[in-house]
Amino acid sequence: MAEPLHITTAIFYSNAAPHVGSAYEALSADVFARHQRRKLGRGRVTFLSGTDEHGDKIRRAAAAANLPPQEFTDRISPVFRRTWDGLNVTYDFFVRTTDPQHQKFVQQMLQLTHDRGDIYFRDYQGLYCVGCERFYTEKELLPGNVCPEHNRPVELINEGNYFLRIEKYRQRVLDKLTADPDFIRPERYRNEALKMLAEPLIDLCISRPKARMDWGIELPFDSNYVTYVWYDAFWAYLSIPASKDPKFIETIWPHTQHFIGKDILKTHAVYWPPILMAAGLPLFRHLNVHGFLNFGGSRMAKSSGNVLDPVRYEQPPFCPDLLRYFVMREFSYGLDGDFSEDRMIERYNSDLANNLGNLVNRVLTMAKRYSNRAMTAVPFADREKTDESLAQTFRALQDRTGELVDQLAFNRALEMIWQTLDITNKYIVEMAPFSLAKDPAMKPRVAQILANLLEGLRLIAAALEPFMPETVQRISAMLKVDEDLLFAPFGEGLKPGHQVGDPIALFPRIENRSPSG
RNA sequence: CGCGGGGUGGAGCAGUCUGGUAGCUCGCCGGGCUCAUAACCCGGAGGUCGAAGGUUCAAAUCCUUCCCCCGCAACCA
Repeated sequence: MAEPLHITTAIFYSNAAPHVGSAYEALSADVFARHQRRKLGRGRVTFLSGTDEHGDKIRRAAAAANLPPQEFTDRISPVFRRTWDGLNVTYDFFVRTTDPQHQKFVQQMLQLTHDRGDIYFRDYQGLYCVGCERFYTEKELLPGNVCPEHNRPVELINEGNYFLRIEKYRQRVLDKLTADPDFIRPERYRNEALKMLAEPLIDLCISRPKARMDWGIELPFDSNYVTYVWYDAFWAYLSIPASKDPKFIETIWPHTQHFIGKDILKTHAVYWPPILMAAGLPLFRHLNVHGFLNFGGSRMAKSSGNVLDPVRYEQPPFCPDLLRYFVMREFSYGLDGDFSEDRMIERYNSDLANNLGNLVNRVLTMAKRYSNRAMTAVPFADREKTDESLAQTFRALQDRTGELVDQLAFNRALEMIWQTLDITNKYIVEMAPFSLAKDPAMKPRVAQILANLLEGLRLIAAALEPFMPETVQRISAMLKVDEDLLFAPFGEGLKPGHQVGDPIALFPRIENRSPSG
């Protein structure tokens, strides 16, 4: 029996609409999820995304927009959801931290942890700017402890707060990272996490007094406080599924794979495991950490205004599959990369139009012209050496690309698919069915070659499905295969007698446009 | 000494963990084919893999030192 799997994106902070970097995370998780559904079975995979809607920044963003916080996030959160929908991100749960069911769950976890003795109250002393309504560390301030925003001295104030014992669990987290080297991956981030955990931790302040910040979930044991946004948001990874399925925490949660960006490595490697341990819950299975997409050399970030709206790439001349293909093919998971529209168009023309699109088109054109769209031979029935070599390529394709996706090597999986396209193109030139077709005596051989090619297209489409679902649907329609047939193993696919459809250009070339930046 | 990442033909990148004739895409030069979206196929030019030293029969890959660029450091993926 295959194991279950729970996949999550980060719970996106909804003080502004998503950008291409957020979409990159959702897309990598979606490619992974689609592959795992195929491998483990649809019913065994759950995929969760959502929005983090509490906290000071959102309260401020709402105030700036002249809206109550709830109304503000009621506008922002659906934008994330619609964007994911437009990119064909197949989440099963979209959790909002303002959902009453989520809030109730967080309060249960707070109470449970409090009862277990890992939450305590103490005075907290800090440098506070009344103008900013926030605490600063000395490093952030100008000389003389002056607030850089308001250019006036901050105050040293005392404030009672609730703290979670995380230092208590530090060694256990370290032991976990040692015993389970893949727990955080790629390895560079595991190393970074080990460093973070090498020194004693300061216990985590998990409350905010309502007098200062009231946009959050009330502590069940002290109504004068709300909980810290991170404590709140983490639980969104399981609150709703666990509320709906009493066995979720025991049977599915331990198989969770988180997909996050490197900026929140510390919270997920250092805070989240102790939060779970303090509540007596098991840890997740993997923390998968990706790098950033830079744009024009600098980081794409909400705070710098340097953002690209992913919705732009859902529309012509772009399409969702192009964005999906580009970010998965161009970047190595875990490393930073430069996002460039010119580069994306280059990839579109060379990889999608010239290779994939053209190959599908030429094969279907030959099928139409030389065999009246009918397949009349059993694929790879011939013993010819080149056929056997091609068969080997296709036979291994889905397993090999699947293994690479399991390892988060999305770019290498796509590279392998494109190598297969190259091999197929070479096969066509070498076999030259278009020349053989001129000789009636060669008709059986032409039929054999076409059968091989059509079956090959099916297997390529199957391997490509996690990455480019819309394109695969269009190829399937042209090949006239349904979902079961599309994913049939090698040798159990297209059969003699099968009829395919007419070719339709998948990716018309985008011609060089005048430079527009 | 805060932590981390990167430096590979003209451009952009993979490969480094598990050493073994340096690979991909784009661009450039020459040839082929005509089924195909001026596409596809073959051949070619172009790199002392940031620098130096070390280990090894063998180093882009392991070790040491140095140089350059870039992120992160409690709420921007």
